Amino acid sequence: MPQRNLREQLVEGASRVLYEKGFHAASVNDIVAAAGVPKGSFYNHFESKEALALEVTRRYSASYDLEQLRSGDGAPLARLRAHFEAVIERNARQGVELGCLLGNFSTELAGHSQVICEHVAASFAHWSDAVAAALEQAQAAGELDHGIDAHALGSYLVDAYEGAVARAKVSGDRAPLDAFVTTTFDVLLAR
Amino acid sequence: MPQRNLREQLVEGASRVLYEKGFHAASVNDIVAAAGVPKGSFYNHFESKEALALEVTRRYSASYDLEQLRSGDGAPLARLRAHFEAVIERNARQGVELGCLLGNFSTELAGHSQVICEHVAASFAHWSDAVAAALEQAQAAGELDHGIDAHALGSYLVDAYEGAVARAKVSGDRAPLDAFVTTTFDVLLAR
Amino acid sequence: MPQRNLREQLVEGASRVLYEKGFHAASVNDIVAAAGVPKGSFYNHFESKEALALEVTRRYSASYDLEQLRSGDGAPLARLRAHFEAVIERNARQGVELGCLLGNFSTELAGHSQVICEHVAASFAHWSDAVAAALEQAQAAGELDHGIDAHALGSYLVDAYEGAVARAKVSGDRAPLDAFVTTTFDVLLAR
Amino acid sequence: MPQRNLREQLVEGASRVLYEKGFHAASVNDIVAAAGVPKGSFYNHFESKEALALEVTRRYSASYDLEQLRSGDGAPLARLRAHFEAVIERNARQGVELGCLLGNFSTELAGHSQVICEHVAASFAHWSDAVAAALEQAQAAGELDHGIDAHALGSYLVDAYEGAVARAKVSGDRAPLDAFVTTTFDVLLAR
DNA sequence: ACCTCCGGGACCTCCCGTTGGT
DNA sequence: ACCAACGGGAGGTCCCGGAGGT
Repeated sequence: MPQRNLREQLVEGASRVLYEKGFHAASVNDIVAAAGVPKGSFYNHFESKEALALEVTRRYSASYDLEQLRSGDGAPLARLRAHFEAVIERNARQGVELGCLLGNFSTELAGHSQVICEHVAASFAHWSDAVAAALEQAQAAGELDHGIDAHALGSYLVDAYEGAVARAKVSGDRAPLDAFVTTTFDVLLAR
Repeated sequence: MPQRNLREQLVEGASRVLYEKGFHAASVNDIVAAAGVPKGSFYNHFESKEALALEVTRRYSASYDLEQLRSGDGAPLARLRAHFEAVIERNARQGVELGCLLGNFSTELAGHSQVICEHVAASFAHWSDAVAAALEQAQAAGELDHGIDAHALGSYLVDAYEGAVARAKVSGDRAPLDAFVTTTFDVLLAR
Repeated sequence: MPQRNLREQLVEGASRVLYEKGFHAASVNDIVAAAGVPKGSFYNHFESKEALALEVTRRYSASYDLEQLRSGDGAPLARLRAHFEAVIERNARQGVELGCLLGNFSTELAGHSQVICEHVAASFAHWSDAVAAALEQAQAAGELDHGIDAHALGSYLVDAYEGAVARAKVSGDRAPLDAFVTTTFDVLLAR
Repeated sequence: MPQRNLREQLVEGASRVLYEKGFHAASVNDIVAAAGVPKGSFYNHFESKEALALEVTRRYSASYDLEQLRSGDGAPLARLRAHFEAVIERNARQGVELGCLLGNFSTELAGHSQVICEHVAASFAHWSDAVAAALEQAQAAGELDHGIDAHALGSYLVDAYEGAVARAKVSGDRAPLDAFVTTTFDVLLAR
């Protein structure tokens, strides 16, 4: 039987559809159609649409290469810039109007799904931590003032990035994303 | 009967409900129930849920006191800080898990409603412009380096604020909001 | 518009279908089809299938002519016998395999619907009370020993009737119903 | 592995679940979950949910100790009373809101399952016969008038018992059960 | 004998927007 | 302007049973 695991197909289909339309606007029908899976098979693999969305969120957040950011090679600040540029590149490739799944769910699902929100909040925290680690390395390398609270700044950069993604999403223009990099690295963190 | 215009009640009910549950999760029934208006009256006043949401968005964005930000009194940077603090205070009062209507719609409605997205994008732009104007005044007053692109920085701050709002929304914690102010004014723009 | 009230049609259709198939086996589709009402109209009139079933139960229990039983004319015991014979006649006319809606719901809905069960229990109590009242009149008229607890006996007769109905329902034979009358009045209450 | 035959587990799980929720409200999933048996194993042992329910009904009706009732020791009427008291005790121990499986299925399954209904009707008949036999013995022993049709009275008592069970089930109160015994033996059959 | 995975179809509920009469 | 009643169609979920491999 050459048929791939239905569960896997479901996750992939849902990744696209949930990303594109959002949680509430994407129906289970949309998802199974995109996945090429019969509707009746859905609940053999996931307890609910929410459970599937959680799995999709998990995969999405796991796709960020935080290891490379923490301990890749090159100067810390350059590495951090490369990290954001890569993330932006991926985002632009898929289409800026998709935004960031984490950001999308953070605004849509608060008050609707505890589990997903907890995962989203944790993902933001992990990402912020990794960014903060890079900033600390920059301080150690003398690229950044020691007086700065690296952890607070890490969160700040992630927030600014997410804000830029949202603005790019509504406007359909990737400019806010590029401006984020420029302002961050050429203005704020430059000396 | 002291009962105000039904249209007005509708807008107010919808403001609450759309803010709390999002566009797709809030049904027309929810809205008319919250507004205390008979269901059948809805379409006398609005062509669709989308049209009502647009009106709600208009009011929301009009509630930002940009005039005060542009030409209020006090030192520019202090004024800007007070502006964000006021916005945050209002947000915290209503409940951080509501987030910012503009931010909420920016992520939920891209690809679903052109009109609303255009209005949201324009609102962000106007707000960014006003912030930028304050920053330019800060430069004129010698509070900020002249080398900085005030316009880019204005957008950046708005983005960072929106990101912080989203994070506060998922985590149910206002800390990211306060951190935004501190990092912006005590770290990034401090000399 | 000659069209009868949809709510009324719904109640009538549901009366038939719920009676024939039971609560769980009767789908909302079955009901609207029997009522000749579009599916989408269902929830304009009833909050749920349960709410409709409650209304049906209300009408069913109201159809018992307890006033006639309590204060109709004729000797008390003859009146009581006539009451049961009338109830049985109606039941046999509709088809013994339908049983008694109260009895049907009492066994099917315990643990599924509090409201309905409460109504069913109350209906049995009212009916028992009316039967008991007739028995008391029989005592006053010297047709029945004074030593007997009329209230307990009233409940007993109702229980015996319901049991006979259930047996007639499974066996598809009205004999248990007729036997109930004979045994009650010609054996147990005869002197 | 001390694990008993899957078929046996299935029957036991189904006994509980069908008893508690009824035939239509109990899903095959509920049953296999209660039995601790994998879903796919179900149809190795039973052709359908109906076939399993029939088996459950068989066991249930076999659990009535009719032999003891027919030919146990003690005076016939006392034996009969003890019989009903034992049955009631068992019922109360399991919970009056479960009712009697025979009674439950008699009202729920008429028109849905011929086989089960036939079995239920036959079970009622056997039970009635055994009760009638005890009554005949009572007549022979001079405990009961000879003029009474023992067979008709046997059915009557079973009906009254089933009615009382149904009423106890809806009301959640065992009182009707105890009243059945009292009224039967202290009033109706007392001299 | 067992059981994982499968799936067509139906479940109850609710959606958004309309119709027609006051 | 108002609104009670309406309705086509979809929402997420779960049904009972079977296919196919171990």
